[in-house]
Amino acid sequence: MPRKTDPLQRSLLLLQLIPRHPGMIATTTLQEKLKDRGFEVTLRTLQRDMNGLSMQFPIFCDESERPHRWCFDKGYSHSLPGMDTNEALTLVLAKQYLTSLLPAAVLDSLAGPLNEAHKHLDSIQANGHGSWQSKVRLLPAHQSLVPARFNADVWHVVTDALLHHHAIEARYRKRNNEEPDDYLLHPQGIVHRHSVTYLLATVKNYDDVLQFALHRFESARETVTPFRPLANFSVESYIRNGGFGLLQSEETITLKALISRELFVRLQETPLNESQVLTAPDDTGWGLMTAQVRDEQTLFWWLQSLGGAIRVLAPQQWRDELLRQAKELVGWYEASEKT
Amino acid sequence: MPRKTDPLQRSLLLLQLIPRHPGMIATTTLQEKLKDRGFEVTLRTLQRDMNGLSMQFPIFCDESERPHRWCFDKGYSHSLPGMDTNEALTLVLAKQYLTSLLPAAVLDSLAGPLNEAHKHLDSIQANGHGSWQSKVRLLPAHQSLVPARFNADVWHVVTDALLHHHAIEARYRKRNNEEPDDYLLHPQGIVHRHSVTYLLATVKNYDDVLQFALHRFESARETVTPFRPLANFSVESYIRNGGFGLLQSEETITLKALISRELFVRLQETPLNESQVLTAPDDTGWGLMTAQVRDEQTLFWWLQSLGGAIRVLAPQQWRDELLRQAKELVGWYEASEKT
DNA sequence: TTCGAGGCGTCAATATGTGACGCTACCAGC
DNA sequence: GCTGGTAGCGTCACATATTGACGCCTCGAA
Repeated sequence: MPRKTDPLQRSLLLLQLIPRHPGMIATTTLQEKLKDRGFEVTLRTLQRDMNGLSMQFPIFCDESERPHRWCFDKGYSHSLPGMDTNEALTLVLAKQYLTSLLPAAVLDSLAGPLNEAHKHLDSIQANGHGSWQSKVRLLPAHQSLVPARFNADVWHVVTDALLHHHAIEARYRKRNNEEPDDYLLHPQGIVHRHSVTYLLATVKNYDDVLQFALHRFESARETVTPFRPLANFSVESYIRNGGFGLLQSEETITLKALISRELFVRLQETPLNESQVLTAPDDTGWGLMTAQVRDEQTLFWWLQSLGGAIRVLAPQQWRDELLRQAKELVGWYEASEKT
Repeated sequence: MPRKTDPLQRSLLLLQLIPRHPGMIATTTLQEKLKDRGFEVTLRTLQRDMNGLSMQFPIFCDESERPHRWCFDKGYSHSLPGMDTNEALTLVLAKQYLTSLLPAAVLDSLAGPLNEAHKHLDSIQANGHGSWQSKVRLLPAHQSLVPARFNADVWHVVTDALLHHHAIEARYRKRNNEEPDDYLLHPQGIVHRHSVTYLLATVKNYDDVLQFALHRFESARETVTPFRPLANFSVESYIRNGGFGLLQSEETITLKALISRELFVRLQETPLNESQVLTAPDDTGWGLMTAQVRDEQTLFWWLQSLGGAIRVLAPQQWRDELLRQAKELVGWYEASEKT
């Protein structure tokens, strides 16, 4: 590799090598990493670089340890091309959605870009009418439950260990167990479902993949021990084989249903999927929808949530189940009304 | 302002001033912007800077126009400090959610950061077991409809004009209208609802705020005419006043319901909200939930989607409505079964 | 106490960045 | 088809910044 010396390039590389707050990097480590990428410079030069950069950037230097350690302030971000308006707005919109879907600890990782977006938007509206904050709003389509909360450290450790193939030392409290136990986990995957985040991992030298909900971790520590890989494992196939109680069959079935006028209008704009075919409501007020769908729990819930606005014609098993549950409700509500 | 000359600082600023692809910036404009921020340099120096930068970065120069125009390649992004593993994974996770919620055109704005995340993750897994792509998965909790599609340009124009307070010239096709009409719109806000994105705007010199679904725009162009602001308008109050057919009352009501054992476990981990109080199922198999909630459509849909797993005790009007719809369904399914 | 790693000040050699010029290419208005 | 203005580009000489070398100093572990 040719010996590069351009100070701009070097500084830029440095800025990328310096981690954000919880992380820290020693000056000597930086020197090595620079060397790896073709910049051979004296330690002295590097020290000068760092001093210069820390004047212009929110870079903190921990001088208590001997090879000084450097890091960026928490939540700092600076992207190169600067953000444009629509990127910033998209981030802000996305954030509104995600807060009801992802745990705060996960969302914290996006603090940097979000700060930047806010700064960008603020700078535009400096002399404006009203603020951008009052101009963008999101109306959720679904009732959201509060995502299970867990520690940001746990998220950091788990993601890092998963991708770097390291084992995790964890203190985990099983459901309905008061006392936590210590485990050595070999992380295989992460699944997020119904606002709960699970780590899929094997324990010790067993081959069964177990689910560990992140909010039941008391603590987690990434080890340097390499994890024990599982041949041919993939989250995809784990789920397909019923790991989460859902048998996702590949084959599709034909959903056929009468739909109300309101639902017709809505499905016109945002169809169920590409295979959907609609017939406009006739004078009875009912239209027709057919679509090829998978036999999934979420779809059934959706049908149920629509109540009287949809009347399923096929498949028969969904008709039966909808009727069964409706009957059960009618029976119970009528009975309890009398008392 | 003191005249700054540091070439590193100047280059960094330049990299921020150069927009991403659809945008373009002329060399002379750059010179002015630099001057605004205290860097007074010759045009020649700037030209040298740009040539240098375009060797190291994917910067494109359009030489067909006379003051040459510069831009970054589409989808390029480079953040300082570089991404860490959990930021990258969070982005990838978020993307999985958002694709079913936001139109592709909106999500396109995040192509830059996402590319970066992929690059980061790829670099980690270069020599690993399996790829990160097979390790993170998201199981959606709700059936998602296909977001209404619209043009990326429309999104760019609308967000830009909204925040810069410019009027928009648009060709818009009303619902059920074949022929589009031309409008001069004064953008007041953006609302995203049920996978449809609406621009709230006034037309000409009327004061009524109208809704324009972005997917019905044939074209849109940001003008330089300043928009006509509306005193005291905010999206928040527009919605609260029933702009989207939802009267969001501020007051809460008490929801009280019997819940099945499965629902109890789920609500334990991801409660409805902070006010929720649960009582464990007794030997009849039913537990009790109470919570302070708003009278919202989404919550009602949620109750309905749960079918027989929840039995509402209060408020009475929800009991009535649930019973009414259940009865309607039973009546219809039983009648249609006989034919 | 010693020892060594690493921070920091200084200096001279060298590399680099800068403005000033002048030439050229392109475009627009006569 | 001029002509004038604008901006790109090559070159030069000068100013300035960057670098490695060296030496001293501090800190912490043995």
